[in-house]
Amino acid sequence: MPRFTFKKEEKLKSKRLIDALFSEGNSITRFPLKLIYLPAKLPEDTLIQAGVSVPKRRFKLAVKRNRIKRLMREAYRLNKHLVFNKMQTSYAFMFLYLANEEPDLHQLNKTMQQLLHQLLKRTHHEKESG
RNA sequence: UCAGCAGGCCACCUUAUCGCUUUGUGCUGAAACAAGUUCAGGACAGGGAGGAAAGUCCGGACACCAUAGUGCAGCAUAGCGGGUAACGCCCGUCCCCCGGGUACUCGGGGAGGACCAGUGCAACAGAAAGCAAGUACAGUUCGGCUGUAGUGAAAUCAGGUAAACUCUAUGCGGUGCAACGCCAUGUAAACCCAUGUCCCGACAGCUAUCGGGAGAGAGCGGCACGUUCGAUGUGGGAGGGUAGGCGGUUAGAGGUGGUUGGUAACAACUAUCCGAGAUAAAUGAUAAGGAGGUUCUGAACCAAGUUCAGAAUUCACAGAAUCCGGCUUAUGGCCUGCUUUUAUU
Repeated sequence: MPRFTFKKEEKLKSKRLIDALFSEGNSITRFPLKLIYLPAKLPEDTLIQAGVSVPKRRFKLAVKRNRIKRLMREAYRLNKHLVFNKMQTSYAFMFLYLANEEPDLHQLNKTMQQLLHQLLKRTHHEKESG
């Protein structure tokens, strides 16, 4: 039984890492989510740092952006065990929300699972080829 | 019953599971023997968005720049009096306007100082509303001098207008918690260029030091004064680094009740209660049940409608970022009072 936690240490906060993520990171899109990922050097005992982002352009109200970010964090929290024990290197993640409508958790959960599975495949492939 | 106005209140609730943040308590492990401290982990208990948190439009607190100084410029305010830390806010009152009502009140609104300091502007009508003209008739001391008529609110006589310049009075220094202080990292008082100290005294002399004077230059939002710093200074340039932690940071011009003063805003005293502190930014997610609102259907009652039952829908505006007092804007519902409309007896 995995523990579904998402603590401070696992949140992506460093501005430098985020900049690097946006300029050098690879991405997987599975509508309405987009995952940008990059191998990163993180503090000890931390495998992955993840952040979420909702563009202000699509959602003008802070209340709606907050709500979507909370749902995204929840979806990540409940599904991160899919990748957590199967990665050797540490990664930085950033999830972007692409749609114009507010989502519900079930749909988001499904998308998140697909996204993480695809990520595992992708990283495996990269390792073998590289 | 319908609509309007004024005032007040609420801002879904409960349970379960999984989470986030913060405070406290004790536990386990690690770091040196003890006290204690630090780090990590998990346990238990408590706290965890708003009436507008919003717009950032005013006013303060606080911090730094000089204890924020004088004049000009600039900006703001505008009857009178009071409240307040302060205000452009609030209360009272006078005047004016509008609406009811009616002979005295009620409700609403008002950027309500000054146009006998100067400048400007003025629809229609009119010859003419200030730099250029002057119609008709009458009277004349024969001067286009006087009166009348005509237009208009107002005609060489003044008047209107200051959300027109302006004047008067009063107030206002600037930048904002990304303020500011400390620690860590960093060759970091680094590198390159430009420019920049003299005089007198204290010792017999040089350096250094001390006291006094001058001083290029620089800071103080603009200008002038003034003032402060001032040679281990000042200004500029290129490149590079950091962009992390702690403090500030949440208890306050706080809420509620009572007493007293006051027409009131409010104040004083007293009792009691409460207390978000995140930082790519916590305060949530899911499920079930319930309350309320809305819509639809059915039934009962004399009616507009009300009540009851069932179904559908979880649904207003909206997210703290240093903190307060206001204003403005957005918005769901409930209650009270007044006025109006309609219906029934």
